[in-house]
Amino acid sequence: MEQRLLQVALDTPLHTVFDYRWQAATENEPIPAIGQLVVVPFGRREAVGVVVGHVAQTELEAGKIKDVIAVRHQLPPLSAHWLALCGFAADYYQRPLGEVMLPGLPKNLRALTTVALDKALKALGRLTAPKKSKARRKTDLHSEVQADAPATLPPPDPLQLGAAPPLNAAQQEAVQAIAGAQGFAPLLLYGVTGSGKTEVYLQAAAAILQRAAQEAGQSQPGQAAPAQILVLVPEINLTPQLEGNIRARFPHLNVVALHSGLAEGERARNWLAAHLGQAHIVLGTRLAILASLPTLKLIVIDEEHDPSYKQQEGLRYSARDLAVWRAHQLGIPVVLGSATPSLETWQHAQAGRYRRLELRQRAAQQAVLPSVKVIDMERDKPVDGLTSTLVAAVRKRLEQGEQSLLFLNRRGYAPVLACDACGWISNCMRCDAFMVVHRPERRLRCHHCSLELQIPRACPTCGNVDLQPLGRGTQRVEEGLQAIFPEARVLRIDADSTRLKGSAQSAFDSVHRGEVDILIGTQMVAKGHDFKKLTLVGVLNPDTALFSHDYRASERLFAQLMQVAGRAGRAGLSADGSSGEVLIQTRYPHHPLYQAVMRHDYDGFAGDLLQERRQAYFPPFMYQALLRAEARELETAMDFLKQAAHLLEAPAITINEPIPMTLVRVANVERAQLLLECPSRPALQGFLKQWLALLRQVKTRVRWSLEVDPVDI
DNA sequence: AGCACGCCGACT
DNA sequence: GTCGGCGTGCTC
Repeated sequence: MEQRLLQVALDTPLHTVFDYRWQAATENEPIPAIGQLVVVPFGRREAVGVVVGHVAQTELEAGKIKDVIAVRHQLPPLSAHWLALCGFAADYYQRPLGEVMLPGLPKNLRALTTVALDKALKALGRLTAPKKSKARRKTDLHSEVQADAPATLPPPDPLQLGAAPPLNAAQQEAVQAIAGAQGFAPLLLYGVTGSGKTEVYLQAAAAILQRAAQEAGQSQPGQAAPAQILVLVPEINLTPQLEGNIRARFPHLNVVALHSGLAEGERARNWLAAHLGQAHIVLGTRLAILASLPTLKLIVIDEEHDPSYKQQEGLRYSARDLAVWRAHQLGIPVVLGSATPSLETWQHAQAGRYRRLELRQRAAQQAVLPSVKVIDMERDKPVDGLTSTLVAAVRKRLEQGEQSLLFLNRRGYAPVLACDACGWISNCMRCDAFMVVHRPERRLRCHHCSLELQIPRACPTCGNVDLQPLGRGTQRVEEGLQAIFPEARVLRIDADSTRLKGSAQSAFDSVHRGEVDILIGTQMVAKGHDFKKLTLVGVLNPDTALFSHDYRASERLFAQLMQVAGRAGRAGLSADGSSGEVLIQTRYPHHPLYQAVMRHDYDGFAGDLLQERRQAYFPPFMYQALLRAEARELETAMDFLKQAAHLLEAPAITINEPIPMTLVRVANVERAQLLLECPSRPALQGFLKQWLALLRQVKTRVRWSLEVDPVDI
């Protein structure tokens, strides 16, 4: 009998797959399929891997090859499409295949024992039946509908999706474009905040599910979803609200969430519900783009411009880019929704590669776009960070019983503590950064290395007891607001106030219930939330981003301001008959960025930025890769990068000079980077592959990593 | 990355 | 006398 070997992908940094022998226990036992999970011996331990190939021979000496220990037969193999997706991501981001495939699987599936997996599978047999109707449990949804429906007509609503709210003309057109798309269709759903993009997603999803159910006829086996829809949102905080909306709209569909906040058991169950084809709708954060979805028919990326779609450690992938690849490979539509699309997406749309669907009006009756004004801080000098104009506007909302949101993208009490007497400042001992004053916690905290100290009662160098917090963060503004409006209910929402699990959700809930008058927060509050009584948004200190060295800073600031502005007046007119109001405190009231925000002019602003990018040969007109290096001494890292820069030459590739990072030292490690540029993506890919092969041979103590399509340079 | 083996300092 | 520091070497 011919010896068959399995190629297995394992979670290790080694850029190879591993060969194992397969010994059938009985004569008929087939060789594990490609995509099957197996347990294998690896070094001195055991590991779970994915079978990615069958081979007859290997160059390895026979003595080295070990036997597969076990096969996870209870789990259907991962599909060829999923393997191809992981293969693409591994190649594109220059990472080993196993490092793409395995970390994405729930821990319970990767465990060496099968206990948790079997438990999750058992639970799914019961839990996936539609919840609200006990009579329908464990029964065949489709055959039941068949029994109810007239035999001659196709069932009008086999999935019982119910009636849809009415749409305006633009929304209808968008739904039809998505649901009626043939094959691969990248669609930019470009709509101002509050224009009803979510309703478009839901109705397009419903139409696709409906059609798939009808096409499948009534022969579909019990719980299998006729089609699956993947919806991605930027942040975990946004999943509960959307999940609630989807469940309420489609009580008979199986809707599951996939994000890192889930407990392991639930994560395993939800992942399996997707993999087994039971889940109709999967709602998740970026990691859900690597979920197994055997009948995927539509991908939605909400707020597609959001930087959270870029993973910033490990496999540094862009969930948005992988979504487009995945849709292309499956020949299905992918919807990229945003009021302020990324310049990459906008450029694709301008060039006609993506179809643009536009929603110009706010969907809610009477809701119009908020009026945006700037407050010149040179004329109206702020006290405690608040100008008199902004304070008056907040007071007016208080009197009208409406809510205000103040946005300040800086957490903590003050970004630095200083001694007036000797000039001491609260430098972090491990980083080139200040330690931030956290007053309620009575700590100094470094936001880069997590070092924490008690706030010193006296200056460590001169003993002066009068230490001054300089600048202000959300905690200090909260304090100031409470002093100005002692009777108001002020709530701060930032990463510090929501550290405990579930506390973010309860904070947002209390805003929704109207138990808060003034909300102060970081970008956490800017995204997605639909606060009905909120009619005023104040932006406290956005100017720093105007002069950043990062060429993407203005794109991000514009998106952020438009997004936070969109929180105002979503439900309708204010009590005094005015629309939502947005006030931006700035020293540069005439800056074109603010002027564009005031006009709600994304088109014009994006056009200008794209023009600049084209002239400066920046993305999206250039492709980039970044080699980062870190060592105890900056010089070591720089030397490594210089060596790397001379390993391989290619005419099309620009290899820039290595440069120290803006923040050189973090956690006692010094960092530098080397930027590679090329106008052709395939040429860059080809170069990287060869270059990294050489780079891996270099013997070095330097820790290094490569990022393809970097966003923070 | 794990997880070993391998040689040199402060402790039950 | 051992526990343990992290250098370096290997994983089908």
